[in-house]
Amino acid sequence: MRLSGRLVTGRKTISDSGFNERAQQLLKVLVERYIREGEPVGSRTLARDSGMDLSPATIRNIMSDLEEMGLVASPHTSAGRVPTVSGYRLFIDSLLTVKPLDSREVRELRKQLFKDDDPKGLVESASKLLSSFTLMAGLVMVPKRKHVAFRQIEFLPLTGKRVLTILITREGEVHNRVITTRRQYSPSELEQAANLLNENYAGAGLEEMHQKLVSEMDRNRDDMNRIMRRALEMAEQVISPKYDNDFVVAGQTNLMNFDELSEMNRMRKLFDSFNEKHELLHLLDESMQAKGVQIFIGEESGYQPLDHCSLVTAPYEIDNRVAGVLGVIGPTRMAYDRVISIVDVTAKLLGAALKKP
Amino acid sequence: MRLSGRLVTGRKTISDSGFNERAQQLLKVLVERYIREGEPVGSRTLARDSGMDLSPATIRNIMSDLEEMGLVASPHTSAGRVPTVSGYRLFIDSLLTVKPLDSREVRELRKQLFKDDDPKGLVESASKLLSSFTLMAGLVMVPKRKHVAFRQIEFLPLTGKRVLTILITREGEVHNRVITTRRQYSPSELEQAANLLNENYAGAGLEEMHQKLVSEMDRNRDDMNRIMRRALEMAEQVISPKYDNDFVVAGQTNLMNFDELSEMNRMRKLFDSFNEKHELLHLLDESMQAKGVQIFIGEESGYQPLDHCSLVTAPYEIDNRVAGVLGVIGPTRMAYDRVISIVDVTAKLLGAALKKP
DNA sequence: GTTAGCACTCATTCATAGGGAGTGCTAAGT
DNA sequence: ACTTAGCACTCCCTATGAATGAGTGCTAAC
Repeated sequence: MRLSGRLVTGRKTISDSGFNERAQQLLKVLVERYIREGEPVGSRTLARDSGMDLSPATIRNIMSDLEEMGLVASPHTSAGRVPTVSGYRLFIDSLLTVKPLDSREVRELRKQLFKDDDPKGLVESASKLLSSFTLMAGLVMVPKRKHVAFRQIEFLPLTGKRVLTILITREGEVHNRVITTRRQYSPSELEQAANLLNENYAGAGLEEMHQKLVSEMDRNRDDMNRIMRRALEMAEQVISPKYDNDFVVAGQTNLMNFDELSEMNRMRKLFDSFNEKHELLHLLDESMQAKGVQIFIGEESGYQPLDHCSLVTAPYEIDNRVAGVLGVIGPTRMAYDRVISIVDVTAKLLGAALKKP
Repeated sequence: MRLSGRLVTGRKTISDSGFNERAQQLLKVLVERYIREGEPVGSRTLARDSGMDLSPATIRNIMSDLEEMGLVASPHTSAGRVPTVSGYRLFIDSLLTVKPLDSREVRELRKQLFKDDDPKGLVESASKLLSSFTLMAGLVMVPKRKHVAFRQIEFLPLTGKRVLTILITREGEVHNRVITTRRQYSPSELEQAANLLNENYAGAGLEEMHQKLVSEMDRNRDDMNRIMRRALEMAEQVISPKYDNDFVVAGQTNLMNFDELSEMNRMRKLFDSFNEKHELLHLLDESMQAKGVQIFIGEESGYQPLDHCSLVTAPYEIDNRVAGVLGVIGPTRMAYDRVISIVDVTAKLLGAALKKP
């Protein structure tokens, strides 16, 4: 039981005392019921529900143990118990039986997803699907291209000293940006510069290009080189991780339906975090390392706006290489058994769909 | 008084009865006070505030008149009065004295806005500025290009039958899209097609190109023509009003601070409408026709999610041609005198900034 | 036309009481 | 050594009602 080391919250530890088969089973029933009903569950209810032929009094004793272990807590003296974060953790790690998505739904997911061809659209529909299947917020990180290979660059003169720079990657992504040059260049000068880059660097990685160009400039610091370098810098900026590290959210407003999040202030922080993206990206990045579905429960994420939420993620792969991660955000009290399957399946489908062409 | 015709809500009309100078002045004071304090204002307060040397009793009589005219209402029997939509309307149309933005703030706005060069960035900062200056939600419609003039097109082969199409407009906008062709084309075929388009249609409008291409196809229905046409269709789709008709929102979450919108359901509808965009775009489009600042109060917009909000908009011009519209959304109870200036000034600054290069 | 006075209406606040759910503890039963 | 029944107790929740205060409409006098 790999968790035993971690759960030394109260006096008792798990190995220490009464955390036997029975207690586990009761915790399981409790969490399941709480997730279903949303209300603290008391000993009487638990006695009835568990089908274990124990009296409420006995249950109470066990609950007391669980509470001491920090797995459950009661909102106030005379309420039932609710799972704590550790309780959820244990439940998910060792008690939960994941409910495989029924095949009708898988078909539906696939159908919806494979409608779209272009990557941008795919990411968006995946996000929407996650949200509509879970009734929570869906998020999908845009696929990362490990090595951005240069294919072609174009410089088009605009008015004055402004030059439209278009960079095309081997993968067929187009990035463009207007740069302002030091002096005005003629169309033929620009064309020449583009040709130079296109001929010398086709297929190279962007960093590689940058390196070469810098050393080239040391030898030969003419205007042409300077504009090429500038262009490349811009291109790098456009493509750089900072930009390509992005995610798409759908169904944020679904979250407004959950009353555990009903406090405006909490909600606001949550929504702001969707817009800032920064911290959330960090979290997503982290879960991209994981093998399969990963779950952050409540404060586990260490990111305050998510305090009362859980984040369920799964990385998705293109050609057996992790390309990104997707997931859903919802209240800690969510139907994990179902959500996990949905996230899992969607990740696989998205990977396949992105690979397809 | 151009409004008199419209205001036949209760029994009395404005021309009909007691809507004299004094009543107007009182309405003005009432609305101002209500906007400041947010609570129904009673006769005693009004008597004190107005500086008009009238007893509360007299005020009550006048209030009674105003109520009959549908300009004010009381939430319940023993509360003060609050302005109705018509009340706000009258206030804004003929009572309000717009407070010009103090020059320090104008400078600040200009400074923030002119930092950015590229149109996309400009639109975004304008939106953020609107939101941060008003503490409400700011929105900016992206500039419309009336005539999209063709400059250049490129076809780049991807894997299989997919072709990356890049279309560049005279204005330096880049639109790209992956199209799937009926059969696989060789790079030289694609180049040929691009050259054909580039040579024959440089500077033409997109619709014009489309026309010509169609008639051309009637004479000469070869593969090449078909792919060119397909490409053009895609390009049109990318550029078409539907796409270019878009807006950017900032500071949505500011709205969560207003308790008149605190009801989750209302909030949710409002946020959803930001995501759907469709209806809001319609409204914005409408106000693009207007000459200057335009205001929709509460249900006036005829769009339910905005029922308890006001929308203050102003079109912005590039080179004396209306290019788009921007504005803010907030609770009906907002400081119109200030907001109007902010919207007005921002529109002018954005227009100038977009023109600059 | 204006004002004072008065009865009246509501929202809001507060204290109070009763009911219900559920607990912890203790002592008895197995 | 568990398990259970019983009981006192705690705490939330929902009336209920009274007191308060703000503000109104109406009437009659100025």
